[in-house]
Amino acid sequence: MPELPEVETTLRGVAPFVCHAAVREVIIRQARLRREIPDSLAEIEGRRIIGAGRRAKYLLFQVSDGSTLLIHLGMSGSLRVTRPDDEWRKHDHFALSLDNGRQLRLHDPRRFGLVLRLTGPPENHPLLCDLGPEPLEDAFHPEFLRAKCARRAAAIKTVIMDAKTVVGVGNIYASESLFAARIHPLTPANRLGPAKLRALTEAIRDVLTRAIGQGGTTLRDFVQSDGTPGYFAISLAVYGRGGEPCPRCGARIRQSVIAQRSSYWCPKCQRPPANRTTTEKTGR
DNA sequence: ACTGGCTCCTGAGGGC
DNA sequence: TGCCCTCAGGAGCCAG
Repeated sequence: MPELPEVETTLRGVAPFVCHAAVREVIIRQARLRREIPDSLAEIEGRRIIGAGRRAKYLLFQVSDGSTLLIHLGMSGSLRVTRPDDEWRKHDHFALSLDNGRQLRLHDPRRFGLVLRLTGPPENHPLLCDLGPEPLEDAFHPEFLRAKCARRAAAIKTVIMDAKTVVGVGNIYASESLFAARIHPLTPANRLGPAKLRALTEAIRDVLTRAIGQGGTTLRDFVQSDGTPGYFAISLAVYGRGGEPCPRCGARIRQSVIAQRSSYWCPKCQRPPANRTTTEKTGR
């Protein structure tokens, strides 16, 4: 499931093949993703891709007509660069044929992905205009996180996964970051002191930086754009490891569901907040 | 202003 | 072997 490092890895993988190429054909094989792929996408045929970037988990391809092609990978999406005559796989829903003999294909079994064409400035689009800072940029710092947490009683895990707080922290790296910072995921955000918030800020940066460096986590659905898997999964300290020993202290890692998402933490390194009962259970 | 719950979808994996 | 059931999860949306 693509998180920020996977999206960044995808961007780096596909950018060299699509930048400066002209779009020969827009191919929509299954338009029904999270939203319908708009017909207006055909308008980029004949235009050139002049840049590729990312905001949060949204991939943004600048088109020479001034519009922007937005692609979100959702839960299970991946982009690959192929040849036009390569066999179509099941769930290859969308593709751009380029004038350099390549094809950019979106594969998305669960169809939580998104393909849109933005005609205005991307940063003004409703999907993007309320987003928090990028976790690896200077705008994300301990004081900023403190301000965001000050009036929020929700569990810190929920707060850091909220894109209005900071973008790109998905379920996996939320658990990993909280483990690194020794914070229990259910701690109310407004009960964290400056030292903990500093540790958390650093942990989020560190975990994401390491993940990007290692090419993104491979779980079921992610494949790097050249077809080779990423390797970060072996570095996950707690995620998916319910019942296994904590790599730091050896205690059994716990698992529970927080805000509909499975969460993993060490009961010894990450002390639960007082006056809160959790429905934790020992994972498999 | 917050908060938590629901929803979209398919494939993997467990149980029998 | 094969069927059925449950679960996983990003993030927009909505109700309380």
